[in-house]
Amino acid sequence: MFIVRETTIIIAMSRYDPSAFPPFAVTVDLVVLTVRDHELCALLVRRGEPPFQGYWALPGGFVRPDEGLAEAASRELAEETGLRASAPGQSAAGVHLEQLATYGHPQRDPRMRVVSVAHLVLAPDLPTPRPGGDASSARWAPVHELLDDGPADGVPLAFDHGQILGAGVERARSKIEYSSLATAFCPPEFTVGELRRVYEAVWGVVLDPRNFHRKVTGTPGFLLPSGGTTTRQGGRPAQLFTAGGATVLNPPMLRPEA
Amino acid sequence: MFIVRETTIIIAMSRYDPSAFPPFAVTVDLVVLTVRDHELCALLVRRGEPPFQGYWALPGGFVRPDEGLAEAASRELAEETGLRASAPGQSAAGVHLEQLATYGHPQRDPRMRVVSVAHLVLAPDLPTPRPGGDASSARWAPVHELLDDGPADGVPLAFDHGQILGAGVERARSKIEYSSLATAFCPPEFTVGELRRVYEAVWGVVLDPRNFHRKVTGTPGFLLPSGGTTTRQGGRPAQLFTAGGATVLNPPMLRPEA
DNA sequence: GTAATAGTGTCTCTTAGACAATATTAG
DNA sequence: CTAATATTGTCTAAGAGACACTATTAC
Repeated sequence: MFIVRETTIIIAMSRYDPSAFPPFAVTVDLVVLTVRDHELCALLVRRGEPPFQGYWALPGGFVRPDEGLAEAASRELAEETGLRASAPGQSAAGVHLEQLATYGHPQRDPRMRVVSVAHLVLAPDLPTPRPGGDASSARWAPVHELLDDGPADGVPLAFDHGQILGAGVERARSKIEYSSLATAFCPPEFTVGELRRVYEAVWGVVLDPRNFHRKVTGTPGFLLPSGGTTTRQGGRPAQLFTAGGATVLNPPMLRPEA
Repeated sequence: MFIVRETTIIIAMSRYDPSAFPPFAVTVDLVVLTVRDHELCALLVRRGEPPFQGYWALPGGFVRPDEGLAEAASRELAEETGLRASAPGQSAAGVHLEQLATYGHPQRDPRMRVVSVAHLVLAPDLPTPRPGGDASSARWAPVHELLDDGPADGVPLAFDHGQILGAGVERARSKIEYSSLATAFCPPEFTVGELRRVYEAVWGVVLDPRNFHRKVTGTPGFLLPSGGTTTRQGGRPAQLFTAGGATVLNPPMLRPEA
């Protein structure tokens, strides 16, 4: 798939004549987060071409002339992972996608002026990603190796993707405080303990199981009992829940200080 | 100032070759909010040319090839209002500017593909704006006339600016809950009562003066006593404060439900 | 039995919300 | 004096944090 047209345009800076405008490329970059083995992980792809050839980067790509920003993000997500995300707000056991922020420093791409609209995706634990598109490989990387300690392998992410990842992680960490978004990291049916382990992994803390249970089951609309039980975590059978309709939690979950 | 070049480019959709890309225009739009006469107001400019000629719109303009997004927003703000905003996080009696969200629906501008990076500006009460640039006039409009009741004059804002304004107002309303950002609406020195009236105007509620006083003076780093007093609000002289260094409030100010 | 996880209950302390009372100015 | 705003204090109820205890499974 390679469409090529040739055209001549006038480049100008009149402020209100968009038929004459400076040329920008617009891309979407994806911060795709999940929880695996009690760790918050981000999806990375390895770049197959310069610049930053061989570096790990966030998945992403160019916005097409006829598609919206969320649409482009959703398409790139499907191309890279096979995930299907419905754009705004869905979290009920599905994939959550929201716009994060836009990065447009003039020199962020050494080749030309690229403005990238970063998106945040929260997904349940997935099989190891299939490499898609022109990324030579893909992996889930624990975010603490990419942020807190600096890059563990000594190589930072390509472009300003380290900064973008940091913003995405911080958004996820703060948003699960006052929304039911943590359920987006869970399978369709999950236990209170599994949800607690999501909070523990995202925040990097240990929570009291009894207070957590009291809190989440006492917040109206957060959890809906599905009727079933499971022992997949061992121990006494636990009730299964699905995500309730509530989106905002009031009062919020409190993130411990230390 | 009118730079015109002519060039020939290849438009293609190869995902990783930005020397071949679809053409986008990138703009910044500004949601400039202030509090006047106990009301939350937004800065609007009247469009002098089609499309939406004669409609009210948010101030904004094209991003120049050599400037960043916040830089462009800051420049447009200065051009439209004479305000000087230091980009991220400043709130101490100055103008606060932060990125809001990016709007890129393919048909949001009837002329061509325009991606707009909206920014939010919070400013103290200002004199009536001087019309700047090519806007034929400018005004402060109470946001409740533009949002809650629908456009009071029967004419919606140009483009998708009504939606952008709504997002900016909601951001401001939620952000003063858990940050000290409400001080950005105040002059350099202000009283507890003046700060309370900011909260009341932004949230559209009435707050108990005694509980509010206890809350804000008891939150470390929110307010710094400046030593002086004033009677400009009438009644007993009130202590003057400046914004403290704290940016996040924990626990937050609670917005009343009803 | 032990080990593991799930779930309930109890106590204390902080804090929001309601509201009484006093303080200090302008007029 | 009255009217207005500022400021301090008091009571109550909701909720978070600490933690004892019981329940139900796998082994």
